[in-house]
Amino acid sequence: MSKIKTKLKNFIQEFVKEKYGIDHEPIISPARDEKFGEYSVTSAFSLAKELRRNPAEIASEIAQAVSSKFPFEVEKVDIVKGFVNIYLSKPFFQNLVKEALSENFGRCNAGNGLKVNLEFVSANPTGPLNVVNARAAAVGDSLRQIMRHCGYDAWSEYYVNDAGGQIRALRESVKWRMGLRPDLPEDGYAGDYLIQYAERLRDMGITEDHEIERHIVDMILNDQMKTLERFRVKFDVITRESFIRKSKYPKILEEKLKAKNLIYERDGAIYFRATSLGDIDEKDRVLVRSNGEPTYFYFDLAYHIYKFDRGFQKVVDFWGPDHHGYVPRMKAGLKALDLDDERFDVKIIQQVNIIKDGKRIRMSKRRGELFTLSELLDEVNVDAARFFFLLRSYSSHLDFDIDLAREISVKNPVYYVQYAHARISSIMKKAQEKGLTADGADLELLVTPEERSIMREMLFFPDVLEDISLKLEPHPITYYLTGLAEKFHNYYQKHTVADPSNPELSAARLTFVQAIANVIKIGLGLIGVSAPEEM
RNA sequence: GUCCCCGUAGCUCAGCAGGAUAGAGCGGCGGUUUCCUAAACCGCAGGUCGCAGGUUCGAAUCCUGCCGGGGACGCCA
Repeated sequence: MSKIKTKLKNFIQEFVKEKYGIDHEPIISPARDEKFGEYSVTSAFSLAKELRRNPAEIASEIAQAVSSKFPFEVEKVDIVKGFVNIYLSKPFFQNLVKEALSENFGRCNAGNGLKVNLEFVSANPTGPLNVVNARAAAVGDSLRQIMRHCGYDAWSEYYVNDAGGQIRALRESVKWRMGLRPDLPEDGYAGDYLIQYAERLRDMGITEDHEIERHIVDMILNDQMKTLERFRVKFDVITRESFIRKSKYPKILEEKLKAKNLIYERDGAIYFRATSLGDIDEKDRVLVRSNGEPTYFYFDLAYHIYKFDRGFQKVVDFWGPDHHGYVPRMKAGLKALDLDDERFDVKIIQQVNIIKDGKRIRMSKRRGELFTLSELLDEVNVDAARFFFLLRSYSSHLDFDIDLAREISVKNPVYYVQYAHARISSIMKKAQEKGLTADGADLELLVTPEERSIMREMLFFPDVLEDISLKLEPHPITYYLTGLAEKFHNYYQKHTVADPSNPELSAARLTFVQAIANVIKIGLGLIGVSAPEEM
C-alpha cells in the first residue's frame, strides 16, 4: 500500500476511535474519477448508522481532521454526497515522481515478513508440461515476485510425485516403447513423447525396473525444469514424494491422527475420520489401502506437515481443475492437524481450452493428446505468453486460441505496454543527441492535466501490488500497466518531451518519463516480462 | 445426485473486501504523421450486468431459487 494511503487510513481509524469511540476500519479506495480526487473514503455512511447522524456532518468532520493533519500531502478534501474525497498536493506528487525513479518503487512492508509457501505446477513426472501447468507457472511465479515486493517472504515450491502407481504405469509404458513388453498397459501413457526417452534408456543399456523408473522420472523432470526456465520460472524448492515417504513425516502424521482418535480400520484399510470434523462436508478417506500401501492423500498430508515444519506461516497450493474435488479432503486433513484456512489455502487454476484450427482439443496425458508448454513457446514468445496468462483471473476458464496466439504478435497488449517503454528509451536517446538532460529538473514545471493524471496513476501502483498479494490474484497488474501505458501514449501525442527550445521544461519532462518507464519496467519485471529499449 | 467455475458491448473478458455516470482489448465506422518510434493517438456507434425474489441509505458486486454453458466427483495421483 502506498505510504500516504496507509497514513490516511491509520489516521482516520484513530480519529474515529477518539472522536466517536467506535472501532472502525476505514475503506479508502481510489476515487472512481479524477474529478473526485485521489482517494475516496466511505466511512461516513457506515458511521452515520451507528451514530444516528447525518452522513454529511460526519464526512465534514473527517474531512476537516484530514486536511489539518496532512497540510503537506493533502491539497483539499471535498465532500460529495457523503463521500470524503481527498485531493493530494502538487509537492506530494513531485515527491512521488522522484520516488518512482527508484528500482524500489512500490516496495512496501505490507507482508510484514510473513513466510509464505506457494506451491504450483507440481506436474506429475509422467510427461511434458501442459498449458494449465503453464498458466499455473505464470500465476505462481508472478505472485511470488509481487509478494516479495510487498514485504512477504514468499517461496515457490514444486512437488514431484515420483512414487506410486502412476510411476509404475509410466515405467511399464516406457518399457513398451523400449520393446520390453508387448503392449501398453491399461493405465499406461500413450503419448509419443515416451519414444525419445525409451531410445535414450535403450542406449544407456538400462533394463532393470527400478533403474528405468529412476531414470525416466529424472529425465522428464529435468525436461520440465528446462521448459520452465525457458518460461522464466524458477522454483526455490523442489520436494520429491519419494523423500517424504522415507522421511519422519508419515510417522508424525500417523501419531498425530492417532492421538486425536481420527483414524480407524475397516475392511483391512485404514481410514481418516473426516466426518468427525463436522463443518467440512467430507466423507472418511482411505489412508492405507487393504493391501498395505498408503494412498497419495496420506503422503500429501505428511508433505504438508513438512512444509509447516519448515517455518511457513502460510501455505498456498495452486492446483489444476481436476483436483477441486480433493480440496475438502486436504482441508479436512489439515484442519485435523490444527492448520485451518488462515494458514492453509488452496486455489484452483481453472482449465485452459486449447483451440486449434477452430476446434477444441481435449487434453489427456494418458491418451497422449497434448498441447505442451514448449510447443506453446515455439509459437508465442515468452513475453506474450506470460502476459497473456495474466490477462484474466485464473478462477475462470480460459480459451487459448493457438491460431490467434500465432498472430498475436501485434494484437497482444503486452506489446502496447512494452512499446511505451521503448518509446521512452528512444526519447532519452534523442534528448541526449540534442544535448538535453534530466539533470537538475524542476518538477514544478509539470503542470499539464496529462502529467497530473499519470502521476495519479503512479500513486496507485503500490496499492495494486498489495491488493494482488492479499487476494492472491495477479492479473490486475496487466490491466494496471495497460492503463499506465495508455496514459503515456496519449501524453506523448500531446506534448513534446525533449524540446531544445526549452531545456528547463525538457529536464522536468525527461525526469518524468523516466519515472514512467521505471514503473513499467518494474511492473513487467514482476511478471517475468522484459522491458525492451527498442522495438 | 453432490460439489466447483462461468453467464457484463457483436467477440474475448476486467470490475464482484457493496458506493458516485458499468470499463478495456479486438471487431465496425470516421479522423490524425514535414514533429521525440503510427506496434501510436483522437472521435463515434454498441449494455434490461442470464432471470426472479431478498438484504441495504445504496447491489454487476452479498443471500436464496431458477435457467443456460463448462468441469470434477476412486482403496488413481
